[in-house]
Amino acid sequence: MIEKLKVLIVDDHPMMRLGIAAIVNDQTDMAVAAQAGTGEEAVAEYRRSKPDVVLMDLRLPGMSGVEAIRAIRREHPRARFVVLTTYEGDEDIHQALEAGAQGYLIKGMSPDALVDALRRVHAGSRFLAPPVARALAARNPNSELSGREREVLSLIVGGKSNREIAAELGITEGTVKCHVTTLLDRLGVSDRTQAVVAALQRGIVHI
Amino acid sequence: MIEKLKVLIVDDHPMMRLGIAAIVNDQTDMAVAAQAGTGEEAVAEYRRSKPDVVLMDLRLPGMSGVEAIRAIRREHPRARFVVLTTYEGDEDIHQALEAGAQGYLIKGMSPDALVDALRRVHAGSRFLAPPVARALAARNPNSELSGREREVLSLIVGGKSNREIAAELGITEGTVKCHVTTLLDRLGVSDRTQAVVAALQRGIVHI
DNA sequence: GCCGCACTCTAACTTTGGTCGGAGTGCGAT
DNA sequence: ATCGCACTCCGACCAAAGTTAGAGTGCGGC
Repeated sequence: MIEKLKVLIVDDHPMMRLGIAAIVNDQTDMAVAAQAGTGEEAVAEYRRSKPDVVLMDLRLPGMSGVEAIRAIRREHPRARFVVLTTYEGDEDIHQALEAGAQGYLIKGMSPDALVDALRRVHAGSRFLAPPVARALAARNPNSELSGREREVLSLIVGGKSNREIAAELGITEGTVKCHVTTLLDRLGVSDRTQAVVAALQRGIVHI
Repeated sequence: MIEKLKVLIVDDHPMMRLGIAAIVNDQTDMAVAAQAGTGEEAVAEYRRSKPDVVLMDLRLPGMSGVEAIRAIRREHPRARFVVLTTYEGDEDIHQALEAGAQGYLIKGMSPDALVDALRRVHAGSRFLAPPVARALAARNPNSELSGREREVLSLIVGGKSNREIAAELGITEGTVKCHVTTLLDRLGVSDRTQAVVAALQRGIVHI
């Protein structure tokens, strides 16, 4: 018997883990090494079970999936990750690939696509689901927000006025307005209400 | 052998359906009668398989889960539904119960809670997951939006200005402002940016 | 019939949001 | 060392958003 590809499943939904585990264990060439419901558990289970590929959800209680990928990679630079999530905002995708994911799938794809991605990523190639590749290609790199702009944006999503944002950041309201103007420009929208929707859709901030 | 409780699973994620099916078929007293990935399929499969309980996701491509519940209930008034979804906004919950669901669960609960809910709902009682019951209890009934206010709110979420909303609805900008003011009041927020976030969190509008 | 409610409108008002142009600092890369 | 960029500030300005206080219509329920 050849050595099976060992998979670590990270997802906070027990039922989803069950479905994924059924698919993986159904393959002759792979097996579930362990499961985790949080990022912290994922780090611990990686250490313990040393899987060949990690199947990672992004939205987890506590530590996010991206943070978990970074944490595991710090310890194990050769770790391989396939992201499996419902979110397909270009920022989510960009963050995950930046953190070190080699594959990115959308929940709702066929089981075949899942096992295909696991095999390819284990073999060393990248695998992006077609809608994911499209979202990434459509992304405009010079529309990237600076750190301060991100900060202001997330306060806007939090419902703060420019004055409140200024107080919170310890800068003047004029400067906040300045950041808001450039941030609107970069997002390609014309007011803060549209900025909120764009930020949520693209995965720049989460609620 | 006693007759098994027949379950129709409606969810657009094949992997989630697999996990749920594994749980249901693992019980001695229930079995999966059929599966569906859209609301339309759900209606057709209900007719064909006449299940005892329908396990229904809310967010489906095309017809929504709530619409599917309504459609099935029109034909089969005694049909029973357990909603299984990731969304726990009070408006989502209210809509589903209004449409005729007897149970409401959050994805991420334990398999035990799922089968428990299926049995209870089949037996004729209601079953709401604890966070769901809380969200529903916290709901303020006199904060319900009128039809027009909903319409204005969803245009706000669409990023329209008051002037654009006025043009789209064929009313004056002054009237739009009037609706906005009462709508902000009912949502308990102080500007349209917060209204967008509140509307999305509560499930009043979807993006 | 009367009441309440959703919906519409007016008009003047205050506050907030967003633009424009200009300007200074400090950091990191070429 | 020079350039670009992120970040900060100023002030004046215009446009939008939101408030307040009215008032009229029409529908459905008690």
